[in-house]
Amino acid sequence: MAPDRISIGMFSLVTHLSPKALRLYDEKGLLVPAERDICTGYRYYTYAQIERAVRIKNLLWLGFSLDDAATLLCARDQGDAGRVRSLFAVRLVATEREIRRLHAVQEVLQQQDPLSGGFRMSVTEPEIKEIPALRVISRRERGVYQETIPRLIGELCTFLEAGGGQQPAVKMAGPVMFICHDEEYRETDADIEIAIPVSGRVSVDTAAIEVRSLPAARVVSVLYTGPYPGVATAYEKAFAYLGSHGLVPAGPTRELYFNDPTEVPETELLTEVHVPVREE
Amino acid sequence: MAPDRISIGMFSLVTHLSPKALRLYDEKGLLVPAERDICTGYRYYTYAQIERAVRIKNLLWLGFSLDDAATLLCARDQGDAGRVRSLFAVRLVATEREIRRLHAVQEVLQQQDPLSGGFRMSVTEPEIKEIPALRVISRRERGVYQETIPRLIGELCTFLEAGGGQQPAVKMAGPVMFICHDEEYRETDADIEIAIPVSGRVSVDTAAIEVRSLPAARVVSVLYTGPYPGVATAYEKAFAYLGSHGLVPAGPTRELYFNDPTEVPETELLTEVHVPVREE
DNA sequence: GTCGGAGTCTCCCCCGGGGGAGAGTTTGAT
DNA sequence: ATCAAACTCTCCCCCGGGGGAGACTCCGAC
Repeated sequence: MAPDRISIGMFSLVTHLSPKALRLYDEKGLLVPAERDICTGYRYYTYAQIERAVRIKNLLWLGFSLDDAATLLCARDQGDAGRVRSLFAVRLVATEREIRRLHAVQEVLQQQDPLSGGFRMSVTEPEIKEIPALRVISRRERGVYQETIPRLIGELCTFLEAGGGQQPAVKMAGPVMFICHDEEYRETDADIEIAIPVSGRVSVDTAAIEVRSLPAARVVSVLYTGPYPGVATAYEKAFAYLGSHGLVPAGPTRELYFNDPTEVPETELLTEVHVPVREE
Repeated sequence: MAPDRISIGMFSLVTHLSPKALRLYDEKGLLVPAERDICTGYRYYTYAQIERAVRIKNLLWLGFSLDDAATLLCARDQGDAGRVRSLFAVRLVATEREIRRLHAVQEVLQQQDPLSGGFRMSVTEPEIKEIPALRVISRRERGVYQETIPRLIGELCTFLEAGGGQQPAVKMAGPVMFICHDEEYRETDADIEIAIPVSGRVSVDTAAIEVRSLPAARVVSVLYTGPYPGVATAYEKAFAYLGSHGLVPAGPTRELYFNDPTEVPETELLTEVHVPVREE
């Protein structure tokens, strides 16, 4: 073996990265072979490149994308520990969320009722409710459900607790509500509003937080108990009810959260789904 | 709203499946709209289809592929609980493995040494060793590392413990060895041999288990302590040593496992990597 | 009836590679 | 020197959708 002229197969053997992956990293500029035979196109690596390859492999194992890996390696070379740390922090949060999700998945997979095909869930029968107008503070933002909703709730609660030094303090007058302004379901960039009913005088300094009145509405309401992803069954019930009673949807749907996922096991989470309706 | 003629947007709103996903499921035959306007191509669903949609969503959330979801729904309709149960069992095992992996990832992400760029790992300096010929029992199979290696080890250990009723009993004469017969690293269909050195008379009835002699070899050896994915750094050291000492690889690499991952925390796992060499 | 905005259609690129085809290269053995 | 085996190359399809373009269609308001 000529020293420092490692074919892709050998390099693959050493780094435990497949030739396929190595070609991809080359194309992306993430790990470009030290030498390229122009007429045959063969790639040749050097021993010195092994370190970078191993680093890349580790970063991917940690769940970073190729782009992030490139950014991290670059930041590392410049000794930019802050950037590295922030990307690590983001990844850590995502990893922890995924672990939580997988634990829920595990629980469902373990229960021995395979033909039920999914969740242990309980849903009440739909009923018509007249919801009065509510004064709320709200934040509205576009984002991903799983991340945006808890964050906005946190921000509003912080605002309420801080109280803005107001006398008398603003008080929560109802459960946290999530209002889904999209006409269709979207994974990303969803139009999310979180609102908390309040009583008392409120003055707001931040433009991000709005004080407004939710209009009164007639809704079909379904109460759901169980892990959040199963809430779709509540929508199913509600819309089935619409169809069989000659009703049509009239406005954005809402979800009311009656307890705190950090305090209650998720099998006992209680959610109420509201679908505003009118008669046709 | 004409009853039971739901446009894709409405259906998306109810089921929390994106229109994009719904079109894909249509194309795959997983969830075909009840009606299709031939001239405009518009899809129309019925309320009765909501249940299937929710089931699909749940199955995907559990981590099943679209194909598996189709199989499961079909099996469910036929009341084939056995098939459902077996697929659930497979998924459960995969989920548990992924949870374990993510815990390891979490641990690495938490440690505050971002510039080290990955693992806490310790690797000894490479050294030349003369490995004598060894009598081993072995199994060789193609498969995925993470699944095949533990399984083959289990099978060989079971065989040894059972002892085949032999007098005197066969005894392990060394650590479990993994021999990598591929010239390149492959995710799937890797050519994996697991061998355990033995002493004593051995007779084998299964064709799957072979008794043979590993040839003597001169190897570069590196000892590695830490979680298994970091073992690549040991290879890195070993091959770097090759390069700087004018040696060339001569045969399949081996890994020797000195302890049991079910007994020892993975940060303390001890692995020895052997790269057979000859002089050039 | 008609017009505009919202809904829907299809088609193409992206992630991070694995699998495989078909063609060209390198290398070791004779 | 020759020949075959093994290696490498590029190109295309696959997963499970998200994002977006460009064109068509539907529906409500006037």
